[in-house]
Amino acid sequence: MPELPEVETVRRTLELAIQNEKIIEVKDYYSKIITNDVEDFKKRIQYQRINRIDRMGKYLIFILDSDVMIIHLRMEGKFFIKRDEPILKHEHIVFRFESGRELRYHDMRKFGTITLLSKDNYLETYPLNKLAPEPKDINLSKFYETLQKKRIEIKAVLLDQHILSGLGNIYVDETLFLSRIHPTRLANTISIDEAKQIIKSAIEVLDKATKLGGTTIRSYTSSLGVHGRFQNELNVHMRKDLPCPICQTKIIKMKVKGRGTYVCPSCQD
DNA sequence: CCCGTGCCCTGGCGGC
DNA sequence: TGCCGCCAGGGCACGG
Repeated sequence: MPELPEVETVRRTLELAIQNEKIIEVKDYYSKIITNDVEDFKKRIQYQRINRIDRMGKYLIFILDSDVMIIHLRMEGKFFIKRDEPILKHEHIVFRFESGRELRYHDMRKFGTITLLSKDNYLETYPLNKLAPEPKDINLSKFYETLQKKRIEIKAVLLDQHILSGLGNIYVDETLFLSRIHPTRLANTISIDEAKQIIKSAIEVLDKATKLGGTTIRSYTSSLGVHGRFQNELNVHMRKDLPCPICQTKIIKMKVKGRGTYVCPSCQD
């Protein structure tokens, strides 16, 4: 479940590894990952160089010569760099470079997406045109106004990438814990001070997790040999029945908007 | 527009 | 041991 810190870690690692590589061929073993017409995708991307890799929220953005390639890893997407090795079961898209090296997109659940868009207008084109700012960039009063209009649980709002980007299930739980707010509180009951606290906590948790290379748990193990260390810093997520680091009350697990959600029933109310 | 539900997908796990 | 059914979940299509 790569969220902002994991995607940023992948971005940095990939940029170091493949900046300036020229794509000479793409092979698809499960083409539904690519949202463009596949033959058009292959033809357009051929001979373009990877000049830079950006990130917005949970999206990776490969800046090529005339196009950009926008990638969402969803639950399990990851990259490996190889050459001359047999294709593994979950390697779906292979980018072969002029150097002979290959970038392989691996995704056990096949949930990820790869989209090629023109460099000219990709920020004004779906999906990035719908994407909200990250916590570090969001305007607090606009964010608060949005909360006031929402009659749904605060956790559901924080997971909505059109309202705030970068947070997923892990970091929403951690953000709400630091903010001492229960995930089922209705968004329109959040005060301006609480909204400010949410943004502050989100920035804090994302920064710290990014510094530690993200969180490595279960399904999302590693990409390019990168192992995050933030799992050791989690306060509530994946800590059912363990003591709250603040008050020692047992962490409980519940469902919110269909997502596994971890809460300290004493600190968060 | 707002919100809830189901879908995509497959490895892992509990139950028998 | 083996099989069945269910669960995990980000984001979108769809429907009320």
